[in-house]
Amino acid sequence: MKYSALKGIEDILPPEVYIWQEIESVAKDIFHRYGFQEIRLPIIESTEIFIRSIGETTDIVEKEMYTFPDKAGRSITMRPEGTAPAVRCYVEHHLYNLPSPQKFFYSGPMFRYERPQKGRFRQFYQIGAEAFAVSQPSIDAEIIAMLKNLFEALGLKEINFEINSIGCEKCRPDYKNALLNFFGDKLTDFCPDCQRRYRGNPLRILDCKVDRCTELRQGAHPVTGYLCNECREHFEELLFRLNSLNMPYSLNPNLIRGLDYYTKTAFEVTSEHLGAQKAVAAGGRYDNLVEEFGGPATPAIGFAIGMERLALLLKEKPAEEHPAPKVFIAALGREAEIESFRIAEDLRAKGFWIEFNYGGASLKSQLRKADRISAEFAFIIGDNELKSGKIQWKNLKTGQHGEIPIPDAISLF
RNA sequence: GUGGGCGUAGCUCAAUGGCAGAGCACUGGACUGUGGCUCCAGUUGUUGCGGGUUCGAUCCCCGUCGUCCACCCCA
Repeated sequence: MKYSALKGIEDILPPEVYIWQEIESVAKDIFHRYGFQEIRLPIIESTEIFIRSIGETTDIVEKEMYTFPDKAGRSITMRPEGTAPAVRCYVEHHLYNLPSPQKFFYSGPMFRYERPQKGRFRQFYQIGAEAFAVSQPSIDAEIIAMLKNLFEALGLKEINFEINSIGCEKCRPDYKNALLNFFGDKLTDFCPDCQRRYRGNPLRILDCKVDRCTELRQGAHPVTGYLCNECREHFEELLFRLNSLNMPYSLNPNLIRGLDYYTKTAFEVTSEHLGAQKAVAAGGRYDNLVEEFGGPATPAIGFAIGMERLALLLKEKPAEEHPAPKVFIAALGREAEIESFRIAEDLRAKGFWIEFNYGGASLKSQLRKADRISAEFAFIIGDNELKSGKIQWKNLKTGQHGEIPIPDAISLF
């Protein structure tokens, strides 16, 4: 094979693409009910935007970004995620001057240079939503409820909502220190990765999967024990609101977000049917990012859904639900073919998917093709029909057939 | 970046250190102008690529590329 798509980058074809279309249309519908409006964001941004927001020492920035110089020597990066561009957009267009809150959603490809595996690609698609300028936990609960309703509308079952709070710039340092003290004297017993995490991001030790590390961290206090008053009240109110909606969720004190900008609320939607990459959606609050991007101090919260992972979880739609032609027009002879083209154009103008035969094939093979492409009706036109002005029709699902004047054909549908 | 599994027809997969196969699909016919079911016939290959061992390699070895899964990390 001469050419193939790049590693970790995939074509999305029918019938798979019908699942994607359904996800997109249902998401749009649900989001609109909650006042989220679509924004279309660029795929490339200046590199600076991602370094500043995601964090200089994160894996994404250190080794996963598609970064290149443009012709003027500016450093350009293909977006690895959507929140930073959304915040850049919010600040650039002074959207904080519009009535708050401003709620947006977007979708499109993201890019990370990683080794592909189940549910992980180098170009992957996300649907994201961001809500700006509400500090109250009621919007955290609203967003989580919106996600739940979206997944429910898609018929997704066996998913779990995991919730945590990772504190803010006031209380998180205290917690980090507590962890450093707790792990410090037994550091050499931890796995090499955890010893590295100890220096870089000690919170990550909490979700190490190595058995030995799991044992060693028994007795470590959960982050929620170290929250400052503001963060603790926020978290408690969020849980209260979720309870009042009868939202099922589980607390996961080991849920740590990988991006630097997150504060307070962190959540993930996970499934056991996804392999190791089990998060189908994840999000959290980022109360400082707008200000860091040069806007006024503005709290915000958002999430992103992994499209490939979501599509993986949704059962393939049965073939009968795929779009299919309304009619295949079989024609015998040049004059009939010309007439079949005219009829096709007429019915297409009325909104139907019509296929016809492009030339010279036996009636049998034309009908076989009509069947194979799952056309609902076959029309047959030959010399007799040209003379009489009537076509032969056959419903390929029921086997019913008959004859009808050409102008009346539409009454069959 | 690290580790492991797998690369044979369009697809799913067999096979043996000695002529590369099956099912599905596709095309035509049985059935001059009526699909699906059945039957018959036909088409399809640089066995991923490069090197090595061997009289001989699809098979064994090395490398490489691709792919899948896992680690790291993440949607």
